[in-house]
Amino acid sequence: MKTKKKLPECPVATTVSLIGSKWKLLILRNLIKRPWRFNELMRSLDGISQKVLTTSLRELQSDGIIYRKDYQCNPPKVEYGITDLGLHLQVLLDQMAAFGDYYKSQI
Amino acid sequence: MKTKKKLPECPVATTVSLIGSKWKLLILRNLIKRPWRFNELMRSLDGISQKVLTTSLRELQSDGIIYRKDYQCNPPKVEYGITDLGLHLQVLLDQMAAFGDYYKSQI
DNA sequence: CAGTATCCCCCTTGATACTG
DNA sequence: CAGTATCAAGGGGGATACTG
Repeated sequence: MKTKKKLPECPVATTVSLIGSKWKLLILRNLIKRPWRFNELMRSLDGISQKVLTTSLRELQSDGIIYRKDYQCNPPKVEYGITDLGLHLQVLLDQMAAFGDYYKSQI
Repeated sequence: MKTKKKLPECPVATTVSLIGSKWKLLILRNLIKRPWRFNELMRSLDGISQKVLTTSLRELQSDGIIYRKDYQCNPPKVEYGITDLGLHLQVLLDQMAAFGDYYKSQI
């Protein structure tokens, strides 16, 4: 999301700044299940551009939420997966999905 | 946040579209505690503009997450509070705060 | 396969002024 | 007090082309 300048330092805002951008939660929902390769992720996220996927992955990686493993082979093979730290987001994702479902059921 | 067009329909994305913009979570954190008046909220959210606060409140209201009660008096008095539906976000907010804290503790 | 490199748009956010 | 009305800026997101 989206946290820029003047947001006060607070735990909630920290979390949003880490995972609040447009595609990150969807990326994480995949990576929490198992490791994925780059193009595999591309195909699974309909509508995402390469640039945005790359940017999102880089940010999540530098924030320590996912890892990137480059097999250094040819043809290239890179694997993305969740870190122990990122695994702590599982409950959060579940709760967000739960609220989304509940919300829709209430219209 | 920030969910615009091509995000697939999924519960997680629904939740983000409802509460993912810059200030909404901070507004909700206040309103979940008790009802607040407009200027009271303004003062509590350092850096927010009137326009953004108004817009955020209107959206949250039309999404059924908060209510707006106009006392129709002079001087004006308006009260904002959480709805039953919005109250379901409590756990989510707590979890987000918890992850934010945990994240900072792990650096 | 797994990316860079550009260019550009639009939407959110913001600053300021004014009002019932 | 509780807003509305404008105008402006910035950057996240997107489209397209190219590469080791």
